[in-house]
Amino acid sequence: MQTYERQGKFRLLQFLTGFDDSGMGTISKALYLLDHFSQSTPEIGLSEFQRLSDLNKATVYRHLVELEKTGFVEQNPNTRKYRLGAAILRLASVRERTFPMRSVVEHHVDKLSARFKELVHASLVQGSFMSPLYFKDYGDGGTRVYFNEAQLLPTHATASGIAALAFGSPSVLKATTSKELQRFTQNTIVDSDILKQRAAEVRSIGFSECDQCFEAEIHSIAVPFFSDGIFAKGAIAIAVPTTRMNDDAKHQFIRALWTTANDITTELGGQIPSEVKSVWKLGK
Amino acid sequence: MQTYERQGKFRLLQFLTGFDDSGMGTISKALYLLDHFSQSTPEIGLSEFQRLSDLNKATVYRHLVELEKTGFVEQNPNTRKYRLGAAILRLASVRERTFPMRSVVEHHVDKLSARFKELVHASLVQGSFMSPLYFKDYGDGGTRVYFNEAQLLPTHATASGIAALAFGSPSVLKATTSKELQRFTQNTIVDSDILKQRAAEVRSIGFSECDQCFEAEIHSIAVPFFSDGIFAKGAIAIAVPTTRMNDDAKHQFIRALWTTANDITTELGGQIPSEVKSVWKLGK
DNA sequence: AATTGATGGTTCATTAATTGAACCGACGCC
DNA sequence: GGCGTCGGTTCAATTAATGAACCATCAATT
Repeated sequence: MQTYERQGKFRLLQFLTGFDDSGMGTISKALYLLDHFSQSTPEIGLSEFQRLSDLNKATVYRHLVELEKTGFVEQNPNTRKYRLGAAILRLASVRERTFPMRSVVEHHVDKLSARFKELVHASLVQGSFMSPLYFKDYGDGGTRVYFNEAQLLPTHATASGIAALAFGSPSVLKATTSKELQRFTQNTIVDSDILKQRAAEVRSIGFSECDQCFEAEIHSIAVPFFSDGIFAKGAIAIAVPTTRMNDDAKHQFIRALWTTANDITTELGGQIPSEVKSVWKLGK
Repeated sequence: MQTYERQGKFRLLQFLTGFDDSGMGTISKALYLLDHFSQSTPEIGLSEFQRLSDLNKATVYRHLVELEKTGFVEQNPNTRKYRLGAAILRLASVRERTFPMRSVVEHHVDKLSARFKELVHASLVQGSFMSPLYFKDYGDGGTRVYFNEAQLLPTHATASGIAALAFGSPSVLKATTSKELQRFTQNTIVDSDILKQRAAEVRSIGFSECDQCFEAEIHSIAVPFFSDGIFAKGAIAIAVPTTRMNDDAKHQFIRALWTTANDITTELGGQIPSEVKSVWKLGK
């Protein structure tokens, strides 16, 4: 999967908000700081943070101090760089104990990945992005799809995202189309009307497909899952190198994803909306 | 372990800050909202939140909206109550992938718990609290110590906390003594001078001990571990019913904790400060 | 059916907060 | 010694957070 870090010079904040920094309170700005941390950037110094975020240095500093007070970041005592803090671990543990999703999804993702020997990932809807929840990268020695769990996936440019647009709350579509759609590849849908049309189409066929619309050489298929409410909570996807995608594989992927999403939904205590269920060919 | 929810009517915010809401920015206030979630309170409605936090309802609402935008909380579509959001899971995954602590500590805690058949827990320093990282509750059918992973442990009233006061950064001691020390039991140290004295004592003997200073009937022994820097990053503790604590058990606990804390520190890429190491009787 | 008291959410003038340019001392590097 | 960069700080200007009051809605009670 393409990561934003490779997108060249642009501001993560602006990207996340679609250049719409109006209506962004202090809290959001501070919390978006945390999104700059990733596998490849686990520690960030003050000046570096300022450059990345395009905020005033004093502002960044004060935000970091507040985040540190609350344990969301901590400072490396040697380098004085900042990193994600321990409070996050505690909260994640509470969330997972009270609303287990990662542990539910884990088993199914592992199973699918083992069966097809391909990358499988599950993500949750979060604004106009998909927030990775769990993935399994089945390394069989050949080419494999790289997935960065730290990075948010744009809803308009990934199979998972478009599944969320099609089956999720209308607010997801609204949030996505209210900002400029960034182009990642030739196939990225950047026109909001075409995107809406595509979402409707996906809704009618029951699955989402994206051939190299986020990253070249990657072909993804995704299906939504539900928990409470009638709108998709997240999506589960299989991503394969384009060369390994063909009609036969595709149909197997779709059927497997349908039954898996159904199982996950059930385990999450949810139900597949009847309009969706009638499209999915379940069972067998 | 005693949980704050059982402390009767008092404001978590005030407790956390020691009634010192000066110097609390918007960000901190919003993030402290998240601390109200726990095992027993996984979902909180707006009005309930207002009552718990003692903030203006409009303020709480706006904060929740911002937290929702950033994915730190999400709303139950049916009940409209708020719960912890998915962003936390993603960030926790990044933190744990880049700075694995929970997974490092897990193994050692499990081992100790299995050996002694008692509750063992590891926590990280966070301001004037210890943030639970992992625990293992060895249920052998008899009495067992209950531990709530969601709740922050006050530094002045727990074995882990006092270990952090003794071996951690001076800022921990400062943060702790700068507010009123809440009494939990007869044995809770509520005088900051006695607390400082006790911390010095703990430093000289190399371990921290607390007999029913947080909750009745519970006797805990804790030892700090280190990673980067010369100050304790966290502590590992064994908590047993008072009836099962005696001199022999105690010495076994201490020796085991010392070697375990040493192992954890090494695995975290840290070093036990030499003054501490000279006190600990390591190896065999 | 009207009343009461919850709830979640909204409004707008007041006010207290955040903000940003400039500044500081420390460190490393020619 | 001069230069660039680092983390951190200052203070006046102003922007953004705040809180009392208000709405709409729902459920139980009278």
